[in-house]
Amino acid sequence: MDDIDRALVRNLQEDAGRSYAALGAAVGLSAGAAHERVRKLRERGVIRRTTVEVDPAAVGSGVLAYVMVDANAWMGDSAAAFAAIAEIQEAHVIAGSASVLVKVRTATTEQLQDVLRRLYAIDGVSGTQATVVLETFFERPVPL
Amino acid sequence: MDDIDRALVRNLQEDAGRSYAALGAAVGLSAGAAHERVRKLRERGVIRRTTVEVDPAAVGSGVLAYVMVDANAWMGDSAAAFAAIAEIQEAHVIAGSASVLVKVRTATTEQLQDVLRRLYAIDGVSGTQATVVLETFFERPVPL
DNA sequence: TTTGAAATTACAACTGT
DNA sequence: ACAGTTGTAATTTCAAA
Repeated sequence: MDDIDRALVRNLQEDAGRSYAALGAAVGLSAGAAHERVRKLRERGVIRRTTVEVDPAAVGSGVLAYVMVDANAWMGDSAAAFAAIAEIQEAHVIAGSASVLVKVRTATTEQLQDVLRRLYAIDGVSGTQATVVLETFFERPVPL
Repeated sequence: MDDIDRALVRNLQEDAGRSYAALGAAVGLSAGAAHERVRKLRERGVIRRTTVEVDPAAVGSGVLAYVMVDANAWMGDSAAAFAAIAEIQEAHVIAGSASVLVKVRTATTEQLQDVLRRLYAIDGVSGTQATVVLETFFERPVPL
């Protein structure tokens, strides 16, 4: 994980469709060497996968909210229960007064309400506190 | 934006490196037709770009926190001020008691503290409330 | 949808450190 | 051994019929 690896990852975050030739040129390497480096970054799990970034509003997920989930039991083994709710994009165990923080995307606020209902149905969940996003300034890749 | 488009996007979210032939086979289309559909999805902005997903811990961003930012002024034009802090991965204007919610990734808690210091330096910011993530259950693409 | 040329990737064998 | 370079065959992309 040296400076060249970081530069490669940064380039791929910007546009994973770049050719290895262009990638190599950007970091001062041949196409073959760039290819080999990227292969190893994938192998080591530094690069998990290549995906497409989607406009949420265009696919019917225009409503974004963060929900603090309070619990009266140990939530450490509840990952699957949260994952079963398709509208939940992220779920994290947190320090502090609440127990779990989830990021939810729905088409409407009615659907958001329904997600809250399903959150309450999870074992141990005793409360929720939803924060609706009015405007997203930006969302960008993991910082390097 | 029909079921085939949705299936294409879902496939690309899983692995954007798939060939158009494989992509077409997955949704019952020829390679050329799949190619044309994906081109249009990009053109319409449904697909914003193709990126790589990176393991945050592997690139020195093992600490994740969400910070509620309180403000005593209109924050609607402050996007650039937040974007100038490289460790901020997301920034959203929110409804509720706080004004802005930011997602922060750093290598250490000391660096997290430094980000909070730089947040206070933004015009109008009057307070912060950080929530540190202990464990990430999952992070996945925008739901379809 | 099929076709075919151009580009790209993946995989060599090879070179220097 | 290790990382990089060049060369090449197999794939894939992409525009046109």
